[in-house]
Amino acid sequence: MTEQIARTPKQIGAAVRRRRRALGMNQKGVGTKTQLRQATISGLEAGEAGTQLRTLFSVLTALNLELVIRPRTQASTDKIEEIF
Amino acid sequence: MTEQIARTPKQIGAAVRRRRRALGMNQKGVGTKTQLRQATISGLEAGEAGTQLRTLFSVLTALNLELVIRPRTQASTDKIEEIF
DNA sequence: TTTGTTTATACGCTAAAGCGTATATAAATG
DNA sequence: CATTTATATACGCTTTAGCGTATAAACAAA
Repeated sequence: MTEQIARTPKQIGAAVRRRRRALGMNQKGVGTKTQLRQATISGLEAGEAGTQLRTLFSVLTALNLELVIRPRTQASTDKIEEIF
Repeated sequence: MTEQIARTPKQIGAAVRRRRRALGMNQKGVGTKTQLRQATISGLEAGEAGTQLRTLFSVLTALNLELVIRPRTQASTDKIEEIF
């Protein structure tokens, strides 16, 4: 499953973490690539809602990820609710 | 075109703005729904990199949008470069 | 035009993000 | 086990997001 829906900071953080691990990287390595602290990466992955877009997009670039923004679909709504 | 790729704060801001307009709303209205100031919505749409994830996701919810996070594809890379 | 609406910008304030640095946990590995 | 590696957390600091409020500038409509 390479495409993940994110409606919350926690979900996007979790997706970032999965991708990082899939690439065999650690937080320190991502921090080096992005010039962010390991602690900052930790916060993003934990879903801290105060994280800035600058931080998110730096990490997305480092992990070779991109976002798609689209209207919510019923199908994706169903998927999300599985979580609860 | 209802799906948009965003690799930068400016791109996500632009996508939010298009969606808001497509829904016939103004920034003040989005601010009311989200309990954010009109000025804050303005900043997000302008692509201010310091905008917080909390702000982004509040607005996405108000506009009934969601994010998809996925690996960058060559196809999407081509599309992005059209912009420049 | 003139008026009304919408969006951008400004000021002072409070809260907090990210910084460098350091350490405490946790997880993996020998 | 012991030891390395990885992640979470802490402290003091500087910078800044978002706040309320207000106004300026841009845009639309009469």
